[in-house]
Amino acid sequence: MIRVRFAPSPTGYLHIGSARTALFNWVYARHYGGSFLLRIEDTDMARSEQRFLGEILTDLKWLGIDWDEEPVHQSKRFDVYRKAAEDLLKAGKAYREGEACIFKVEKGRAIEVDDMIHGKIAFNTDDIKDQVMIKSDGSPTYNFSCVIDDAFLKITHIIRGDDHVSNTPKQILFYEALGLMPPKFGHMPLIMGQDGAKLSKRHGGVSVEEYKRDGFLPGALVNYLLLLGWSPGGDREIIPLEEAVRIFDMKGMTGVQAKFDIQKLRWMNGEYIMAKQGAELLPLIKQQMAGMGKPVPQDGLLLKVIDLYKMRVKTLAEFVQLTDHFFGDDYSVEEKGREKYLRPSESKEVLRDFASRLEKMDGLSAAAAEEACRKLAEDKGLKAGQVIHPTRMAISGKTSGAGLFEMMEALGKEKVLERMRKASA
RNA sequence: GUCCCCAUCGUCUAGCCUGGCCUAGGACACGAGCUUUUCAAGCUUGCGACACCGGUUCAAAUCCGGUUGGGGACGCCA
Repeated sequence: MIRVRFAPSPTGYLHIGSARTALFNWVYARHYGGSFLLRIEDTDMARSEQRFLGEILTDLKWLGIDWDEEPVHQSKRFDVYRKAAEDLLKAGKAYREGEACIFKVEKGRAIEVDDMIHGKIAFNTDDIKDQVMIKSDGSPTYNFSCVIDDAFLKITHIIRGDDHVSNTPKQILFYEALGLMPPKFGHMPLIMGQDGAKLSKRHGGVSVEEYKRDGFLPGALVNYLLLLGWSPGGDREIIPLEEAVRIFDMKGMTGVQAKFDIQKLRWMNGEYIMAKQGAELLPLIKQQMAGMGKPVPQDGLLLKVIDLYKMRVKTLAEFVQLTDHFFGDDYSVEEKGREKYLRPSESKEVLRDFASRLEKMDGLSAAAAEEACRKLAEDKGLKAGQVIHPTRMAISGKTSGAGLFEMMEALGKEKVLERMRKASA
């Protein structure tokens, strides 16, 4: 029975790199029908905060990661760590230095780890200093509490970032001294920013929360994260989480550090948005609008607009920005477009003529609007585009977007005429 | 400085384990074209990589060694 864990420290939001670690542990456990546990590493009472823990759990759930069993809090197990240290002290494997309890590292020993991703990694204890187990303030050090708890939770596999490889021999020493069986280790390469430096805000965000806020879908983020360091072989790219669980194989893990590419994430998010039905997108978009402080429109109109725009946007936030003219008169206007298409007097004249023809029609269907537009162009000896562009600019404030006639239909005759008149005045 | 990990297009990668099927495949991005009222989407297409040097071998992206380069770790942080 496979048992893995994710051990967040509630000292900040869920980092994208941590999310990836959680994800791989989760997929590994689910693939083999094992358990995925949570351990809260809150030994640093000063920096740990309840609200961060809440955020982390919320974000994990949002990503589709669930856990088995109640999370274990290290802050509640100090006595266990002290007891274990006490035992090592009695066994002569450790010594005191003031209030602190320190583990004696035997020199000249080779320690070999058979890493699930890297293969054999060899260390020598000559390179390892004596290890503090219990600090002067009575709290345990990371490596010590980690070992005690992983053994307590009967963890069988530890999948974590490469930044932990040097901790591994130290932890193995603890397992040995405590007479415990070490688990299997697998270290995955870290995610870097495009420039090769540590991932930071300027690479597009470091916390899951930021991506959620920008309107990325959890499925897309998870898919992208999965492919950053793992490949099912072949040319597969769009792999839903359920399928990843089914086909996951450690052999597909790469040992190479990967750069986080926001462009590809955006593309993938666009693919996920496009693949969804309008009805599925509806509640997500409403949530996004609310989050961005925009008034939430009627479902009917919103649904129409979603169908018009879902293949044109990469994020939900982008959707909200691009479609603002459908849901109120306080929408963004492209200055350059206004200069080009609305400033010239010919444009104003075309708009006036087009508006008066539209006014005579009853209702405003896309087909009828198109017919009227083409007829007007023909009558005036203009190209259709000379009517279309100023009109789009007049009713949407933008030079790009959905097809003009669909846009007009969705917006409704009244608004269309009102805006055309205003622009031609 | 010491220890450890890594090295295929700008980026993510397939291939590498089990050398020949690789004049190295796919995707993102970028360029061109088609379509078109714009922007997308879609289709076609172009650009573009085995870090370097040795070795093993009839044959190396694939195996071995070294160099260089990148990353990580050396905390009474986690």
